[in-house]
Amino acid sequence: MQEKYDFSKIEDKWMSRWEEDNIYKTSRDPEHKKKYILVMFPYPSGPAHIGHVANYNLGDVLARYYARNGWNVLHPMGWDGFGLPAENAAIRSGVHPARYTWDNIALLKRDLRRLGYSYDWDRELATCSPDYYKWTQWLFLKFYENGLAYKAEAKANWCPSCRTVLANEQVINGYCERCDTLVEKKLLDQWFLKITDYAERLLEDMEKLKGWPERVLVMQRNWIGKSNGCKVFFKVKETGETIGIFTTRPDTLWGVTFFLLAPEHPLVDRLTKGTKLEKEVFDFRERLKGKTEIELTALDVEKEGVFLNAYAINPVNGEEVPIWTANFVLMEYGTGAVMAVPAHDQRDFEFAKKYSLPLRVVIKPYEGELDPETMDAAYEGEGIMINSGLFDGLDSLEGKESRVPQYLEENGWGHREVNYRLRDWLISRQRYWGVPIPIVYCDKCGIVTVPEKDLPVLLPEDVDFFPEGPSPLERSEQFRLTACPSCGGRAERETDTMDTFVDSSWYFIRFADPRNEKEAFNKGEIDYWLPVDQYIGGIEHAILHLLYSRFFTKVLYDLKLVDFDEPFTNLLCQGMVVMGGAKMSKSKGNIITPGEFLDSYGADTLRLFILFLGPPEADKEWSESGIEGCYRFLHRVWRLVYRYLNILTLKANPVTEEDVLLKEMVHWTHRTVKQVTLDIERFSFNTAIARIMEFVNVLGKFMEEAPSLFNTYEGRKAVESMILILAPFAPFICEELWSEIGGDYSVHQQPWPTWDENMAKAETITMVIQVNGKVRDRVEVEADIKPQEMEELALGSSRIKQIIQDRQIKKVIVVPGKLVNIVI
RNA sequence: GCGAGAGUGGCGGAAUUGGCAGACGCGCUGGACUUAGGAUCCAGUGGUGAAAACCGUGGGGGUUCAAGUCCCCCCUCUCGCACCA
Repeated sequence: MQEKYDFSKIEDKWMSRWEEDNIYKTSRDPEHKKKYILVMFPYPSGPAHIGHVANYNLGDVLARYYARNGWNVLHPMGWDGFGLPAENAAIRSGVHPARYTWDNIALLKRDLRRLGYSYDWDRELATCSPDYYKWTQWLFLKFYENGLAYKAEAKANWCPSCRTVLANEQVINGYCERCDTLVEKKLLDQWFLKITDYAERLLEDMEKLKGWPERVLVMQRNWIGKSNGCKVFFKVKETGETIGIFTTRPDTLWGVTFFLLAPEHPLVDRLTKGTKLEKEVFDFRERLKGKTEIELTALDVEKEGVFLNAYAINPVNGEEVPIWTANFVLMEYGTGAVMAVPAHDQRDFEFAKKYSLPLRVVIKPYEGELDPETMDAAYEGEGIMINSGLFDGLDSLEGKESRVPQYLEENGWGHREVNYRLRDWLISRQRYWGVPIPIVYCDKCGIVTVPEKDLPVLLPEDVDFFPEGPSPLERSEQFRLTACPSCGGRAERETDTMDTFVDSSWYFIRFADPRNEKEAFNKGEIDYWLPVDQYIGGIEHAILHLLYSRFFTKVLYDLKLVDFDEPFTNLLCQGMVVMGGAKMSKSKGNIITPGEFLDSYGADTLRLFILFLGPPEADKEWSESGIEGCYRFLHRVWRLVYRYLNILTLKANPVTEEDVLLKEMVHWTHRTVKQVTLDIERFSFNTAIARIMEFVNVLGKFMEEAPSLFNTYEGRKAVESMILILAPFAPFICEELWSEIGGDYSVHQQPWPTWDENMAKAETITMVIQVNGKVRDRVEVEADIKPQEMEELALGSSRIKQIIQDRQIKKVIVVPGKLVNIVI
């Protein structure tokens, strides 16, 4: 064995050996329990960055650990290949998005291979390859056939400079992420997926997600935004029409003193057209138009509005209240119209104050009185209903939840309703580098789906990437013009592509059967492998990807294509690697890539170091200063095994089983195996590594003091165990050391070591003696010492006697195996 | 404003259930070996103090024999949502 640890030689050697032998290949084995470990696949934007390493380390340690514990592990890797950056690169530098993407995939894959991750590369997939997106299109058709995909006009985020619709996440504070242009709202014909049909189930089924972090569930719950309330119909005095509002506080209906419409509400036009108010309303709207999304929705924006010279009739008391239009009423939520109860709603209160509109108190707090003249804020709490006709004296909670809704229903004035904030998912993108939507428009037949046999609708290679004008697909006649699949006549293809989140909403299923050319996935394969047992990824996907994937899974479940209705049983959201507290970004130029560290320290050191930075869920401040420590540790490990092999060649003194040091070494071995195992189980990888470091330090001391210890079966076990438990963290060096000590190839296929609970327990413990809760003495005692003896020992200690002297002992508390506290 | 999480040495972080605060690592100090050290090894390293001892987990109260951990109040930071009727 070489004396010095030469990581580059070792890592090169085993990387190719493992790949030749395909040791991480997995296949379905119904006799065998499975674990599906998945880390969110990356968008290939270039070489790996340190965040990738932090992420994929976690999955790799778990995959290796479970495989060693007898599980049949699926641990795949692929590429989220479609997306804007590739197309932007094409516009900027003329490189074709396909070329850009595949080049980046190669760079990223090279890094992941060097890091030694245990992927079954035979399952590699890329969402931008036709054999994948063919099935994305097929799924779109399934959605369409089942009424879950539809086309509608909608206001979308439109960047006038990029001439494309942007996803919400591509709009930063109202400006285009790419060119910093103010994003407009533009009415466009768009494709939607009907996620709102699943709002209730997406919400309810969160109960099943016991293995998800609470904060992700909270974010999803917020996003879905369910409100229970009532729809109430008001009559417009001037036109006689009925207009519904949504409220969560029907118990405050008697406190309505005015009525509000969103500025773009169509009724605003009908009420003001041709009147002298028309100009005022027009100006009002124009003023709002010039503002960004942020300026419009910030909480501190002053409320303003225009009185429309019209009245709404409150059904419960027949009162006529003025109708206003107001900047804070949203057209998108509810009906775009609201009743205003200034005494019990802070927004209405502020509006009323500004325009001197009346307040009427209808909820009397349980304690105290409300005076409309002196109130400086709305009272939004519960209380006793007053000024509310036959409901006077009723508890507002009861009024809100049962009595008033019932009353409205009986009189036909309204009914209970549930509202969600969740909107349907707009998936159209006027972009080239995405999945073509498999739809054809025929003058005669209308919207026609591309038949399954004609899938995939291929992206044409030869297109123009001018940054202006229609999208490349729209410009490509060769793509656009086609024959109607139904009548054979002239027709045009849909030229929008799908949001890339569609691609990633089902990739975890495809991994179970990635080479299937006949179907999206084989039922037998997915029945065995899915759902994903442990999903790992960044918190930034808490809503988007994770909600979309849940939605897709539920749709597939309803279509009887899969038997599970939640895709990810357990979720681990790892923190970001940050610099100066902020996310690393290309624009700041502070992206750390593993490349340089791989060159100077090797993959094992880097893997170890990043795991050692802290717990997975916490954000980690990047600093290189500790990496030397991990590098030194691996050198120590190497030297330990080197010395071990040398000891074996010496004629050593015999060691007897009674040898205290031998016993201690055995104890350390079992104890370390136990601690490391439990730490991995609870994802506490930093402490697992710390335990192994400690163990290596202890073994080094033993080797110094009593080398002959290692010429025993127990000595062998100690060294073996160390290598076996370090292997998931530092796979290369462990494979090398394992082979040096004559272990069977591969160390990564060796069973995980077990421990004996008795051996893991210490033989002796340090008993702490406290006086009045302060540590005054420590005694080394047998671990199984009786409480009685502990007490005697404590009281007998000369140091303790000195402290107590002749003072009265009030109480003695004995915590078995730990401490004695003497109260005086 | 609402919701979630966090605050521990010079630094990253330990401390399954209330039971020795600071494991492990970085950094630092001293020493050994060296032509040399950015290699390696040994010792030390929360603060004050000569020592005994005292003080120490954001701040203030409390419960308890015993509190980083439990309860109450407050402060700071991070993240998410944010005029959703």
